Amino acid sequence: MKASDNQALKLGEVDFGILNELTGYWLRWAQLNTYKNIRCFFFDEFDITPGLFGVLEVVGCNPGLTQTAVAKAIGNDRSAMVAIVDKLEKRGLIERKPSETDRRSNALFLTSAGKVFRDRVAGRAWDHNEEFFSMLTAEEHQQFVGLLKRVALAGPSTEAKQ
Amino acid sequence: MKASDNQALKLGEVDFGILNELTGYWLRWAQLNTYKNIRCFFFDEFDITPGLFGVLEVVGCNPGLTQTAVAKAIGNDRSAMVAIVDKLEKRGLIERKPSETDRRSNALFLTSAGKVFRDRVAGRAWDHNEEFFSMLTAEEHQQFVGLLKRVALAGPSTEAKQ
DNA sequence: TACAATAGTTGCACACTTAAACAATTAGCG
DNA sequence: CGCTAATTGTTTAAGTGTGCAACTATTGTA
Repeated sequence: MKASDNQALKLGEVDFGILNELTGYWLRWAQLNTYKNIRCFFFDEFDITPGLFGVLEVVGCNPGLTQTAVAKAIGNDRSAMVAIVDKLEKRGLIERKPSETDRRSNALFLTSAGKVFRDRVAGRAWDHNEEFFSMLTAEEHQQFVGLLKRVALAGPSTEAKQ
Repeated sequence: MKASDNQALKLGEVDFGILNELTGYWLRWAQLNTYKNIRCFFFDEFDITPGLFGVLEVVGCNPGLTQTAVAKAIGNDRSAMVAIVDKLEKRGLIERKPSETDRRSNALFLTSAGKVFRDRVAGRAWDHNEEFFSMLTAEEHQQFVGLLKRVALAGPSTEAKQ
């Protein structure tokens, strides 16, 4: 831990005090650094945001899901889904079909173009994932994901996801 | 709800596809889960945000730093510092003093109340950190922080910090 | 002395998040 | 059956955080 303290301190000669010892602080930096990179990757190569791709992937894997169901799955409000589905629909990647069993809800499906697009993005996303985390060995990377999953699913938010 | 259950899969039964295999996805969930908890902790016990405490800690460890220097250290725009320092100043925790060597810049210092507050928060923050990450063993926690630091400091953002 | 650069500040645009409200529709219960 | 409560998609508003362009005062430099 002291070796990494030196590493952190050399960044601008500013003392971060206890922040250096708070896991949440480093988790935030790691997420920020990673997300910035991923966002650029998605934008440059596919002109899409990670959030939009997430919806595309969930709908692709679960055809017929309602907007509210997708919102719950990815963890945001159903009102936010309106703009998201609008964007994806406007790009011809997704389709709102009136549900056959409930006239209040829309069943979501990928269009054929959406399926092609998703497959293309998914393949590159996986490659990019391996590329970006190449600062870790394969074993470390695997350890990292394992730890992240446990942190992500700990506490009261666990119920929200499963 | 029974009608929609036919088509809409229950939450636990949603297939997240390739998202489950993307490290950035799990990193985001881990950060969201952690941050939500930390934010509540800071708010409930001290009526402050993690971001404000970060500035308080950096200024406390580096008395006399200018607003721009703090902004660079914590990684956001210097225009954002105005509102942050305003809030901390309004609460009597921080002080803007005109720099003696450069009349353009403000030197930042903790007030005596600010020092007491920071010490109190810092102590509890460390305890809370250990509490929250108790889903990991001490060894795993240490591993986790080590990996996070490497991910946080990898790539072009490293240069951006110094 | 002139010109470029910097610090703090303000304002704006954009995205994201929350919450509230509303119409249409469905579910639950007497 | 009929009434009430709940749910779906949607819109709107408020709050938040971020990035960018200006503006002033001041400093550094040629």
